[in-house]
This record gives sequence, C-alpha cells and structure tokens, in this order.
Amino acid sequence: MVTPFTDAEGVSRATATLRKAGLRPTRQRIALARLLLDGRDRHVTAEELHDEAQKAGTDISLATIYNTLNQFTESGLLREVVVETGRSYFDTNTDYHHHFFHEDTRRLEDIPAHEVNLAEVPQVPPGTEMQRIDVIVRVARPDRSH
Amino acid sequence: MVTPFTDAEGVSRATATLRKAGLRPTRQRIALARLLLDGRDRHVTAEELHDEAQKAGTDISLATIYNTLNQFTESGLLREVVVETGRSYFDTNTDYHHHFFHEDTRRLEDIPAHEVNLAEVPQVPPGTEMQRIDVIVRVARPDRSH
DNA sequence: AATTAATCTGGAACAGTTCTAAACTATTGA
DNA sequence: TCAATAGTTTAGAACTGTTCCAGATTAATT
Repeated sequence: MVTPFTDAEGVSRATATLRKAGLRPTRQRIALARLLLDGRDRHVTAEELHDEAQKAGTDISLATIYNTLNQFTESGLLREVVVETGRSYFDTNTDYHHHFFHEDTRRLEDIPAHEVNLAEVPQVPPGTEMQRIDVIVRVARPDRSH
Repeated sequence: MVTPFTDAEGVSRATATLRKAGLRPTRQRIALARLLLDGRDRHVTAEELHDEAQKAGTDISLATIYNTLNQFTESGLLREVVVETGRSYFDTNTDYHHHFFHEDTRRLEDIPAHEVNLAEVPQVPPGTEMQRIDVIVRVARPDRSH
C-alpha cells in the first residue's frame, strides 16, 4: 500500500513540517506526522494513535505519543478539543471550526465552517483577552426507550 | 450567621426539592442541596464542594459528594460543564446559557444569555438528534511575555 | 419497634496522563 | 568522520480525579 515513492515523499514532507515547527525530526515524530498530518481531518485520542502506530509497524511508547501530541499542539500542528473529562481529543484541522460530539459513540465530527455563526461575540470580562471560542453541538441517536 | 429560622426554612426547602427530584432527603443530600441550590449561580468541582461542606461543619465523604453531584445532575438540579480534561465542573444554573472559561485561573463564569446568539444552528448529522449546544469562550489575562 | 430498601463510607481500584532518570540519537563542529 | 552535547525516547512509577466495593448506617414502611 505504501510505495517506495510515496514513502520517501511522505518522510521528507514530514521532516520539513517538523523542522518548520522547530521540532527535531526523529523517527517517532516523523512516523506520527505521517499518520496525522497528511491532510485528512481527523480526531484522535492518544490510545487510538498508539494503536494505529502499532498497526503501521512503528513501536512508539505511550509516553512519546503523549509528548508528541502535546508538542504538535503547542506548535500549532494540532488542536486539542475538550468534550469529555478524562480523555483528550486531538484535531488535525487547526482552522477555526466547530464540532458535533456524538455522545453515544464518543466520536467528534467537524461542523462545516459556514454552518455555525455567532451573531454576537460576547464582550470578554475586563482584564482578559479571548483565546478562542469552542462550540460543541452534542448529538445522539434518538432515545426510543419510552 | 445561620439563624434557627433560616436554618429550618433551608432544611425544609431542600427536603422538598429533593423529594420533587425523586431523591430521598438524607442528611448529606440536604446539606449539599442547601449549599448548592440556594439560588446563587455557581460552578463547583467535587473537591471544592467537599472542602466547603467540611468548613460548614458537615462531614461528607468524597464518594458521597461525587454520587450526589451525579444524582443532582441526572435529575436536572445541576448541569455539568466540560472545559478541561480531568476535572468536572457543576453549574447550579440549569437554564440555557454559555460560559467564559478563565484559562489562567481555571474559573468558569456565566455569559449573560443575550450576549451569545447562534445565528444559525447547524443541521445535525442524519440519525441523530441534538442534546445541547455548549459555547465556551476561553479567556485569559493578556500575555505580556514578549 | 422491626423490617426493608436505599444510602453512605473508607479504602481499593481504575483510567488517563505526566514524571523520572537512564539509555539512546540527531546535530554540531573539529 | 567522529566525538561531544543537547535533545529525545522509554519503561515504569507516580499522580489526579473519579468510580467501585462490601459492610455499616439510616430513612421509610409496617
């Protein structure tokens, strides 16, 4: 599935991305960058990414998965989304956008940018500045238990 | 500070509230209802409430604090707000409204209802129904580190 | 008052995440 | 090309917030 050509290309692209972000391109970071930063919009947890790396044949410790997700987030390659306590989601789409959260399946889904508009953005409390706005629309399969 | 009169009144009001919610009015639940459900809009964590109960002279185990917060939430007396992984906040205001989250102090603050308007609510994914919408405006003291 | 069912409790267990200190590796520059 | 060094990775321990458990307690019912 991965041809030598795309392989080499993937590696050098990942390497360039990491360098640009000020991160030393190590074997582990390259592998994770290639899994995550390939243009697809995804939402992963640390555990999921760990499994995925495993299946892709790359042994990376869970500690490194966490370190890397945090570093990628700090350098703006990923964005963290908080929807549940006790579990972090990382979003490969760093543009301004919002989310559906499927409460029954615990999946995140992007809301197309134009589908949410805040008519008025509130004035922030004195002495503070806005960091960002998160809109989470919680959805679930209809409850048929009545 | 707590007069016998308001005391008795507080207890009977809490008892009524609990009965209405289908919860047996125990010593612990009455104490917590009186602390939380007095009309003030507050955002508490389990630990904070535990300390507060302690200071009010009521010994309640942490397990019971958690049980009670969850039961109050299930029966609609409280609402849970998720803003950080690894820590749950409970909001005594169960009306539809949104929040500022002060990232530096980790405090929640209500946004006056009329200050946020969603111009368009997105169409939910097929097969799902909306549970609720959360808008979190993350704010912080301006960063003067440059 | 006795019975029963719900509740409370301390402590163990648990999940997700971060920390630690030793081993390893990319980079630098002689 | 190779050593020096600074950054990175790792397994496992530690940590945090929360839930679970089984026995003791308490509210409701008779």
